[in-house]
Amino acid sequence: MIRTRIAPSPTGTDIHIGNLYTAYLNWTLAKKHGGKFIVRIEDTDRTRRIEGSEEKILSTLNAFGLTPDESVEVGGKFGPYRQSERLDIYKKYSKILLDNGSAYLCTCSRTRLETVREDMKVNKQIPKYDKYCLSRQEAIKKEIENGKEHVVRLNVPEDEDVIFQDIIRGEVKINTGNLDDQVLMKSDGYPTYHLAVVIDDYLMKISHVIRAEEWISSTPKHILIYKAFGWELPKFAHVPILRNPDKSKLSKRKNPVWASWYLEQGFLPSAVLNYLALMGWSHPEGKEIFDADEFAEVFTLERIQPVGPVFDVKKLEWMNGQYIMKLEISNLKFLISNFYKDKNLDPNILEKSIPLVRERLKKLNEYLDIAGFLFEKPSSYEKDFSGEKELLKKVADKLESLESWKADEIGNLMQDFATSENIPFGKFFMMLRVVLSGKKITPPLNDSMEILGKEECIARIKNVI
RNA sequence: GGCCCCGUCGUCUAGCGGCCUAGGACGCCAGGUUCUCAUCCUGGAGAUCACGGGUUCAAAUCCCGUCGGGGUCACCA
Repeated sequence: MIRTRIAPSPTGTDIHIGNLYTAYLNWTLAKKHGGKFIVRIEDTDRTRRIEGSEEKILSTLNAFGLTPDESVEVGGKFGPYRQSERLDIYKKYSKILLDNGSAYLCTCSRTRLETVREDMKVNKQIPKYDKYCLSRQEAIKKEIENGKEHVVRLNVPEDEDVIFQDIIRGEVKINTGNLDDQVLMKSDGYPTYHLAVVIDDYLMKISHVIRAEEWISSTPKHILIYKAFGWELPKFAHVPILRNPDKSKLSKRKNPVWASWYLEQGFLPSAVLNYLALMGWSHPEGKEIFDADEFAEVFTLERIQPVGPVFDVKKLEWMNGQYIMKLEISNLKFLISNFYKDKNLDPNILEKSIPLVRERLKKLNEYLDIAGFLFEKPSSYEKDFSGEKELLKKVADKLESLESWKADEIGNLMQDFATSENIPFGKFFMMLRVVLSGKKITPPLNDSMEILGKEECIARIKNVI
């Protein structure tokens, strides 16, 4: 049984797009093999916790369709799925580590830790804890009985190679000499990430740990913990970190990173996911547009490349445009009216406008810019036609005479008119376009005029003469 | 700085020793269709496969080194 998971921590305003990426991979692998996808909230850092973050992360995940099989919301038999509710479990397991000598108590003050590290840096050594407390465990127990604050540390062996197989990168080897005696239990009684992931991944029977590359260097610590418990290792796959254009780790300073931002811009969830699938991975047949079902069919972790792909919003926009073009009219209408729900767009006009805007939209938020003139009169004009008033009067009269208000008929009438007035089509229609819409760039004029209606068109012309 | 990961057009990538005078996509440029824009079609520029050594009849593909980029070194995840 394949069981995958993502473990977001509620310390940001929303789920990070990079986490959405790993979520999609985890979700897809589980789906591909009929397994389970779990969302576990890693809220062990009480100081960085942000109110409402957990709810937002969960709702965004749902908005993208990456619904978990087990989570704080839907439950499951391996719960609780919030680490802050599993404190007893961590306490119990850290005791085991303490008892078998894999971990030890430490009462060093933060200032001492700092000075120790500073000294080591000065001596060009790797800054890490000096195991001072390891040799005085009995004394420490007394200190603790008297109420002294303490932590539990992992007793990392001095010089030992930790080797693990990464599905994407192959064998990775790190010597324990580079590892610090990681704190496992904090003085506030909460576990650190390193202890909690191992215990939870084990207890929740996670088969594949698929997470970002930034975790690769702490994986040996986790392996040491697995070994200390005598537990079997899950499979590891460290996926690429999404990058800013300058190649650094994708960050909010340089890029929009909250997943819901993309939704707010009018990107479609399916398009975003499709784009994400192409980060470090490519379809065996070279296809670029494919949905989640197809992705699940052909996806393999082995095909992921260990590179750091730059997140390119331009290509995402192109892809989003492709998805919008393929949408049914009714679907696109629904999406747009939902996107602009506070504007209460006239559903009739909206529906008629869809065929005109469908191949012009890259994002939903461009709709009003393109078709807004269909709903309200122009408030300004991108062109001056103070010298064309006589001409416009004739245009209004012509239109007045038209009985069948259809795009084709309107087009023919206007072409004939322009011809009889000896005005090049380009010039004439540009003038009419701006008069009616205020803009130089619009969807096809005749169709727009049909939607606007005879009265409205004439009124708009008269408005400028 | 130590350790770890990585290095093919600006970007996403194909490529797993000969099919590569390196293919596709986005973007860019030019042309065509068109009353604007967009779509669509055609063409183009763009990568001495980071560099230097090997191995081999043959290397983008294997090995080593150099350089470059990234990640990580917390009682944060």
